[in-house]
Amino acid sequence: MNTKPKTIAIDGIDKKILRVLTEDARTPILEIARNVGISGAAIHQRLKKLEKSKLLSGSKFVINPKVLGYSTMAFVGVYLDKAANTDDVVKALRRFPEVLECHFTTGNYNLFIKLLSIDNEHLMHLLNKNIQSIEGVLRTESLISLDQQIDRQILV
Amino acid sequence: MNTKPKTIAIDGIDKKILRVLTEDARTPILEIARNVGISGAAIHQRLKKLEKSKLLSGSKFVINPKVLGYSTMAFVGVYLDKAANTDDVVKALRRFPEVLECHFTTGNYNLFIKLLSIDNEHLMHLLNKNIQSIEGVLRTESLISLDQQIDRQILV
DNA sequence: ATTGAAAGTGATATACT
DNA sequence: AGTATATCACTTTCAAT
Repeated sequence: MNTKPKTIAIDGIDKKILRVLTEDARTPILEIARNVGISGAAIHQRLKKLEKSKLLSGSKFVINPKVLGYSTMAFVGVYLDKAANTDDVVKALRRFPEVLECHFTTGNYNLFIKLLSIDNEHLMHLLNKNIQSIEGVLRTESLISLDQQIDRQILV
Repeated sequence: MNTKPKTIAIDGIDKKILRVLTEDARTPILEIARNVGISGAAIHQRLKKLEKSKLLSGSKFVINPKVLGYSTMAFVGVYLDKAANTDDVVKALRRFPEVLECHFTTGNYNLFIKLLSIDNEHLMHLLNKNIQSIEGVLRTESLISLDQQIDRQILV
């Protein structure tokens, strides 16, 4: 099975389109067209090409967790016991909406997760009650983010 | 200074709007209107309310790093020497587009970053040449993500 | 690849309930 | 908060280059 993605030729106009749309996904195509100086139909076709190549994999409105009261972000290394079924652990983690990312990683941890909590008390509850009680989880190690200085996508 | 965000009342219709738009930021308002059974103007007004409350903080097209050849994601803990100017280190890190996130963290590390690389060789170069040579950086500890199983936003 | 035009659809403001 | 309506803007397709 060939899982290697198609390489795709991206020129300066594609880059402009991508940079505008990664900043604001609802920017009208015609506005981009006026800015780069080619027709709306051309931008439209380029967008289709970029979507077909999978370089653009969709668009999302961004929710600000702070407004929902989530003020604490943490990274948690998870140790599993040897007999643990990793897929089941991930499935269990997925049930907690606070878990935003979950990675299989090299190194000491089996899993590495990024999560949000309301406050430190909520974080403690998530770790000690929710996550620790998942079958197969031995222990966790946490790193609390006091402030996030960089948050972005890869540049094109 | 009051930095606490305004609390905002969110009902079922708002949730539907948010869930649709966090999946696809370009979903037409009128399509959402047809689905929830109220007028487009009403959805439009609710959207304005959600944006004004900062619960919605924008929208982004999502770039698939794999298509650009970035196959490795890593988390890196950074130790700084006591005299280091943290802001300058962050500024230096920002110059490397591969650095997607940078956090001040509790615990042993001073900074914790998430980054993308083309392959392991590129990662080594980023760590040993680029990041290690930033003034104030003592050493780094890395965790490589072999596979990301969960990647999502907080649910409303 | 890009264009211009045409047809369909969506966004937005306003006045009213 | 919601609707109805009107106007303007945007999207999408297509034949032509």
